[in-house]
Parts: sequence; C-alpha cells; structure tokens
Amino acid sequence: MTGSAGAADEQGREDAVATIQRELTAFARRARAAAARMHPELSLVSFTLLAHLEDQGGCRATDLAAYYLLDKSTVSRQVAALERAGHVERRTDPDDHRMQLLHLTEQGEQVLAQAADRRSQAFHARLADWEPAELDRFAAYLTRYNDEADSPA
Amino acid sequence: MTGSAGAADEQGREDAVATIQRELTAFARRARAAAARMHPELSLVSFTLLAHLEDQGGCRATDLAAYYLLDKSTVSRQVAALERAGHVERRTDPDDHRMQLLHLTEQGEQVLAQAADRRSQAFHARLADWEPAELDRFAAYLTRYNDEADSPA
DNA sequence: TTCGATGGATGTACTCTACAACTACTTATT
DNA sequence: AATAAGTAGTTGTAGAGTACATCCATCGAA
Repeated sequence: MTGSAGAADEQGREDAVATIQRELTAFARRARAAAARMHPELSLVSFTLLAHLEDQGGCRATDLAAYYLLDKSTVSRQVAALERAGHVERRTDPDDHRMQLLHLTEQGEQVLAQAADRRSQAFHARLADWEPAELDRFAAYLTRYNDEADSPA
Repeated sequence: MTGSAGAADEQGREDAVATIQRELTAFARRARAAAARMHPELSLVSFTLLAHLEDQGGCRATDLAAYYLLDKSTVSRQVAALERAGHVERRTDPDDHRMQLLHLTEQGEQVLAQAADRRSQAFHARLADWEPAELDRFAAYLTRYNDEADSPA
C-alpha cells in the first residue's frame, strides 16, 4: 500500500510543480509589458536598477551587473540612458579613478517614487481580497523559491 | 485597541505585498536568460508557443496572439521562424483560405519534449525539498494571483 | 616599471516586440 | 450581384534589451 501511496504523492508533486512552472512562466512573459503599462516612463529594467540604487544609497555599475546577473555592457548602456534622462549622476571615486559611484538625482528619486507607487498600487489591487495570512505565506514561498540555489529562473 | 491592531495588520499586508512584488519582479527579470541556459535551442517565447500548440492540438496564429497578448506580427514572425526550423507546419483551412492551422511536426514535438523535460527537471530540482502540501499551496497561490482580474503583470 | 587585473565604454549583432500599412480572403449590406 | 466592412496573416520599420568581444584607463603587485 505504501507503494501506491508513494505513487500518488509523486503524481501530486508532479502536478504541483507543473502548475508552479506554468504560472511563473506566464507571469514572466507578461511582466515587461505590464511594467510598460504601469509606468511607461520607466522600463522594468530601469526601474529595477534605480530601485537598487536607492536601496543601496548608490553603488557602482559593476555592482548592479553582479546583483542582477547582467553583462557590464548592458548596465553601462542602461546607466548611460538613465544619466541622459537625468535620473542618475556619476561621481568618479577620488581614490580610484576607475570607478564611478552612481547615485539618484532628485529627479530620479521622484520618478522612481512615482513608478514604485503605481507599481505598488497595482500589486495591492491585485491582492486586495487576499487574507493577511495568505499574503504572508505567498510572500514566504516566493522568497524561498527565489533563494533556492541557482536558477531554473 | 482595534485601531492599533488594524494598523499592525495594514503594516503586515504592506510588507507582504512588497515582498511579493519584489520576488515576482526578480523572477521575471531572470526568466528569459534562465530559459536560454536551460534550452538554448528554444527561446522562452518559442517554447511557450509550441507548448500551446501541443496543448491545443494545433491552432491559428491569431489564437496564439490572443492567448499570449502578443501582436499578430510578433506571432507571425515567431511562427515563421518555427516553421523555418522545422518545428511547426501550416495547413491552410480548406473552408476559409484566410486561416492557417498550425501544428507541431514530429521534430517539433521532440524538441518541445526535450526542452520541457529540461525545464521541468530544473523546476523539480529547485523545489526538491518542499513538502507536497507546500507545493500545492504555492501552486494554488500562483494560479490565484495570475487569475485575478487584469494584471499588474 | 612593467604586467596582470579591474571598471567601464564601444562596436556589433541578435531577439523580442509593437505599430502601421498592405494583401488576400470572407461576410454582410445594399 | 456589387460593394463595403471585417478578419487572417505578412512585411516595413523601429526601438528596447541583451550578450560577447574588444578596447581604454587606471590600479596594484611582482
């Protein structure tokens, strides 16, 4: 009997993992376009980079690349665009002229705050009728999933 | 006292939603690159389209576009590439010469199966030490999130 | 002082995507 | 039947995001 119970367990696990895979994939597919709808002035990537800058109180391009697993050339161009847009400023490290410390401008903070706000509102709306306990569990599961060793995604 | 309890609840909800937002966003940011690592021969979008074709036993390009919220030109090019790669075949509907029914080729099925397998393995590995009950709840939460009316993301 | 390492920028190229304009075909209206 | 309106799909164009390879400037160590 343990045999068939084990088989049932395995089937349940199989189904659950398949669902998780499908739903996470579906979410990922829509994320960019959704960000564009929510805050057209700040792409998902830009938003993410600015958020990290705010979070860290400034950092180097290399740090952004490492944190987000992006190529340094990608970050370089993103940062250049953000600077052009007036959202970030670069300050060359006086002790090491190779590095530039990036930090948000006043305007960058405002734009970020506004985008973060719209983004947050959208998530709140989406989760409006969830119980607090459910939200906590969902948050914990997502965190746990993302923290598992590297990376189906 | 209900006042401060309510405030605490609100704070908890705020935190949980912020975490959900952060973790889902982080996942979305990595999904494409992760797919490329898992199955370089089939991009995330290609994989998704093929999977839907398999699922539906064939459908039209327009159906794919509607289902995945993609522009028809995007789908048209994707399908063209998949056809060039020998993964799908088109058959013009004899009753309505505007439409083409798309279906997987033998080879398309194989490639899809292989990619799905690697993908699935990666998710299983990532979720290996989760309890069955946890998997079920996580799957249910994700499904519920994605099914909520339209769409932070 | 010279050489390897590090931070960053640039050249190039590819994918994904959208919008607009177009063709071919079908259905509805007159 | 003729014409208008709608639908399926393709193509021109353009822009974002990304990576890899290469290059430059600077730093630290042999």
